[in-house]
Amino acid sequence: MIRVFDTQERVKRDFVSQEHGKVGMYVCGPTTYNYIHIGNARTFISFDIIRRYFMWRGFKVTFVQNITDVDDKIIAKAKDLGMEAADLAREYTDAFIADMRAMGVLDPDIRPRATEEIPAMIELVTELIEKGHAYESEGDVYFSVRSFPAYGQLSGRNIDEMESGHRELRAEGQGLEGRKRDPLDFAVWKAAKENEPAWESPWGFGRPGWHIECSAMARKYLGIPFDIHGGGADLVFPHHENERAQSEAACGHTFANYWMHGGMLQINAEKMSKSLGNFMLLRDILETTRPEALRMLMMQTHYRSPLDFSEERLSAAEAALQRVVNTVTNLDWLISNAQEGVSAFDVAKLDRMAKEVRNGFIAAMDDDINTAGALGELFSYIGSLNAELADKTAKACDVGALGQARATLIELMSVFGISLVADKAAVEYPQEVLELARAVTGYPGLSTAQAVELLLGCREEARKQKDWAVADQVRDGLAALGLRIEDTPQGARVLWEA
RNA sequence: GGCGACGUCGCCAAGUGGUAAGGCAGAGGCCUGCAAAGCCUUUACCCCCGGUUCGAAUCCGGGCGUCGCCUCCA
Repeated sequence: MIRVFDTQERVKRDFVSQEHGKVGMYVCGPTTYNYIHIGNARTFISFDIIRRYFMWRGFKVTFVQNITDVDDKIIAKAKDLGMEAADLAREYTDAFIADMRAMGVLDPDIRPRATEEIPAMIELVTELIEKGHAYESEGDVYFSVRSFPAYGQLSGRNIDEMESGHRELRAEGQGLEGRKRDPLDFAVWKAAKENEPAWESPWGFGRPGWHIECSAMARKYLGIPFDIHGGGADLVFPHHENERAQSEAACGHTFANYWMHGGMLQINAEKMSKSLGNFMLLRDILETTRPEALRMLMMQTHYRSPLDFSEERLSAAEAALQRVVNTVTNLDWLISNAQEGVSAFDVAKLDRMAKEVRNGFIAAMDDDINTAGALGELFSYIGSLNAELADKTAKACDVGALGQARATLIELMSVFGISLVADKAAVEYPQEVLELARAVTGYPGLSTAQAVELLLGCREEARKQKDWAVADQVRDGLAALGLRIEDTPQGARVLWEA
């Protein structure tokens, strides 16, 4: 049984899906006015893993993520750059999708864009007005917060205390309050200003408020109630509170059964913000970092906890990832060099270990997607696996047992969205190995792979002759190209340096 | 001011009643021509003070400290 922390109840609850064997998830997507930063990425990666876990546990998941492609910030930035808001939004939407794919985040099943869902929003606003939960005022439409008694439940806020806070704001001369009947009310539809994207509506030309967008898209594509509504913790208030209020006021029953929120990411113990100058874009980090390493970093902290990002942690995660990769590589090697005979390894023990790691992994993940705990199980397994496989020079082994170990690692890591079998088939080495091969052996080789073979053969011969100068020339030459040599009982091989 | 979270080995981090997973880094050893990879060994008064309990990192109270949200924010 999967348990999940529900923001609204503030407690872990057993997950019971609306429809047996199926999960409907809605995770708020980005407002596309810039490239996404690493904090955005954390949230999307967290929910990618949550989604993958549900899938792995046998649920048919319908994952919906919107694109907010009409918004004040988009309009303002487009104005600054002298371009059309729609063009700007499209550019950054494309970039967002590319970034997500680069991170190995699965595409949503449905990715609605706010600008293409205006009719559903108008319909919802109309319903709210009809039911007395919203009112039109000078072309704007506002949601009447006081008409929804449960307002504040999700974020744990008291309406009356909030109101006093708003009075202070009003004293400072904040605008717009004049059109609202109550300062708590928020816009669900905004009257168009000059040169802004606008759609025709019963209240004149205008555009939807941010909160209503998600309400309408979630309802349209998942129906309500649906299972899980997710997003970053900073969306709890006001975005999700408002979304819930609108949706439940309109339909009269629960909107989302579970609310899940991901913790915020900080950089060097500081909130990421443009003013602090520590704004890190995902695509900049991916220039120098493997996406798998970034995921490993994310996995090491529970999704609800704050996560402090730093170069140190990134390189630690990179090293941890490499340990997993090395283990699989070693297994590959053993398997491909296996010979007939009585296995040198304790097959029953290997089998038991594989079952144990699987159980431990599930127990941790079932407990509110405890990736850090699950990862601990995985590394414990790797440790005992390596210990079992160590110092066995015998070539005879049970390919089935080793294959099971390999498959287990690959399968469990794939739940984290980390693929360990990427480009194994097509091994490509840098062109420079041809030069190196010519320098050392006199022949460049017909391909980079052949050049590497030549170099390893030459090195082997040199080692027999105890000609360390040549042996080291090969090793250091390859190292300079980002390749490293590993000696094993079965011979040498070349691997890409991490 | 209001709401909330957190404080576990040098760094990161799981563990929420039975005496401390795991990763990174460090040290020593094995293996090794040197490396690499791997293995073994090794480092915790769980922020402080009280309380409940046979027993608490884990529950309760107080204190100290860090952080987030309360305005657009993933």
